[in-house]
Amino acid sequence: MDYLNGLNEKQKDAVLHYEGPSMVIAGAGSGKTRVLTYRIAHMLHLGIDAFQILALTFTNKAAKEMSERIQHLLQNEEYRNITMGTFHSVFARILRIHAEKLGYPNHFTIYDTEDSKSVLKEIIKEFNLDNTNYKPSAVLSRISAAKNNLISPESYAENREINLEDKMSKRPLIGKIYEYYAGRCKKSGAMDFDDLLYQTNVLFRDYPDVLQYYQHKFRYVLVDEYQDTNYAQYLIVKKLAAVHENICVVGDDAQSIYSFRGANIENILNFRNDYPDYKLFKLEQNYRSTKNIVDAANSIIVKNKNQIKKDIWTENEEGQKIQVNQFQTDTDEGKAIASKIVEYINKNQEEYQDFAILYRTNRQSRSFEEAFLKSSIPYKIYGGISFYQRKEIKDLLAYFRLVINPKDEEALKRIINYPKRGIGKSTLDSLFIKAAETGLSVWDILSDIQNYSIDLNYNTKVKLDEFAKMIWRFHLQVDKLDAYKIAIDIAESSMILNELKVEKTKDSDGLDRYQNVEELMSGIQTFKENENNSLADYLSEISLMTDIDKEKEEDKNKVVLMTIHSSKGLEFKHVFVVGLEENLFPSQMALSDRKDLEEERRLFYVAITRAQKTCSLSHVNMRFVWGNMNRSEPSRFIYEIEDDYVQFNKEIKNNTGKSLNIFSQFENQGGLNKKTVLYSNLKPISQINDNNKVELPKVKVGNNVMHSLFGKGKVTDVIGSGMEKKVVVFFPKSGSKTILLRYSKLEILED
DNA sequence: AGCACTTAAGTTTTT
DNA sequence: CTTAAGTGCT
Repeated sequence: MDYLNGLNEKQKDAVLHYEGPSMVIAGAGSGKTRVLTYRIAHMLHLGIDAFQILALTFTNKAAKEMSERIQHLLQNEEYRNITMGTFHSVFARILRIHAEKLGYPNHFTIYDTEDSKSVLKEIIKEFNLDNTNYKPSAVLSRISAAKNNLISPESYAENREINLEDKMSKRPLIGKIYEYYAGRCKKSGAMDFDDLLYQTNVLFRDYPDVLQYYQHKFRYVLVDEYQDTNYAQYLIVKKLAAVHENICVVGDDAQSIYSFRGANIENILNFRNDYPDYKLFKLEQNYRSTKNIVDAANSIIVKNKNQIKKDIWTENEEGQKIQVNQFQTDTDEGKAIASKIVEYINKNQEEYQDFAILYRTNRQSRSFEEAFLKSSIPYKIYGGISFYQRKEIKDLLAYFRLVINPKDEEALKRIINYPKRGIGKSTLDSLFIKAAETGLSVWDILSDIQNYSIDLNYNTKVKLDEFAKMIWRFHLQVDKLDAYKIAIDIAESSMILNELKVEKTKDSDGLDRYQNVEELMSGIQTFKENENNSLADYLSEISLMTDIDKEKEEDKNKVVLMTIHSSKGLEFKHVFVVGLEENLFPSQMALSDRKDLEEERRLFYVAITRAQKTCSLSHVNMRFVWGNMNRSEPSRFIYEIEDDYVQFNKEIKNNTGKSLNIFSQFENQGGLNKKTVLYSNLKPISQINDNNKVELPKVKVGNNVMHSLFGKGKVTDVIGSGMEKKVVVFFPKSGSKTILLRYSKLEILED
């Protein structure tokens, strides 16, 4: 058992005690993952059957890494037999086996947030509710909270406290909406993210034999990041472990940052109540960060009242003080940090991947992306819009979804007229109305359209019929053919591929879209080669993937940009925590409640403890918010760090180069193409500065401040792709201009 | 039905 | 500033 030598005494204790209930409180950087992996490896080493182990992690990537490390430790293939993954992915797999008991098809669709909102939007519309009080996102978060607390639509309606809350917020009908929403999802054979946990609980509640089976199967249950489990997750774990009580939870109350998702920090605090004879292990030695960083982090977290007492310490070197930098604007913040990174790399031979920019909100990535682009620093933004959320990808995936589960109404809505086949809004409306009248699914109507008396003309019915026949043809094949074959067939027969091929020759955005679809297809090919899986398996897997989970080789040596939330569990040599300003971090939403503010503080704690060698904080005096420059005050958190561990730097002044924005709206609405018209107020260029940049007069249109060009013009050509591209515009008044677009900044290249 | 253009509304954090 | 959704014209 040589491998145990790689552990300290506390870690070893936690590893060796694998029977009975135990809780490992693991401070940041204390080797938590190490303990989990060694523990599992040790269990396997002792002859425990891998099939009996259930390990629940917070991300799929963490699961993957853990199983790789177990493989490495044991040098055999047993790791494959462990059930490991996120709550959502593990129980989605289990639900597929038993779905029909709950009234769902085995190949149920997993609705993402966008799908859920779209369903809600429709219901709100049908109810004729005013959409200022009933916003899909707000309603969804109520429903989500209910599900995470295992409140059914019926008990929601009866719950006095909830009803009162909804009345107070002028949304008394949410219960009714919830009921319809659940019904609509079920009718579509779809579960949303929360259903994966909710329905698992229903399954275990209503089918004791099924529960028993899994209680017996998973004799050993391990849960990582226990501080971020919600009630639905808590109860699943509790039920599974109820017989053998071989449960090990690992976590750190100081790093609980997901309460908005229903995470309940009490779960970790109450563990002792559920398992009175539990063993507690505390890992308090930090191996990750310098002494200075550890001490600074400690000095912050003590400000929180609600926590398990811990004493995190390290034997690492003292290290540098935390640097606090102040900049004039968000643009300066980006530029200055970009040049700092370049300087660091040149001086110390560091690599790009050693640096991370951590922020509170995704939108803050913008100024860094611009700065890195200009300084040619390779970077990778995590979060935001992921690959699978791109329009062209979602469109194709919607075909797959519909083929696998024809009742999937959201998929149907998305593609019934894409590519254009003359099935418009009014047609779609009458289909949905008919479905509502008859209580059937839209697919039931669609697939038998000739036999329903719907007020549609003959040609439309033929078109609908053709579409339904096509989907059904694939549906019959989907289990027989391999994933790639059927996928390519769908892409071609649906004319999607054709459409994209045409667009690809038009402009670079079209080319991008085409290449993305190519990438998706080759992803499917690799997927089925590896596991010989079906298209349904593929869909199921990717619907629960985030971009942290699927890291690509080409993204390896890049500066990482992500939210602090996404950075949980990761570490970097050099960390820049940016945008430390009041109302941003801590977020404005968190200021009125002690509980929320403490969570923000834990978030700050998480941010700082990602750093191994250096940690810099920054804040700016002025930040662009909704097109206006707003003044910002430094975050209170900066001053909460004990003086000994911080160094405040004088304001770093940067030349604020004049830059300008044009109508990025078009970028976002399908991209610039030859038809795009650039607006203007027909005013001449006001000024050209020495960098050959133009400052344009501004025009106000509605709420938007827009900048004018040289007159009304048409884009005649777009060269290049991505963030940087050249656009040739023909202006009737002044002829053709070539413009370099970098984001929404532009530069005139030639006349 | 589909496009060109206008207007209104929005921002924590994620499976 | 962005983004989505609406309006009105062909």
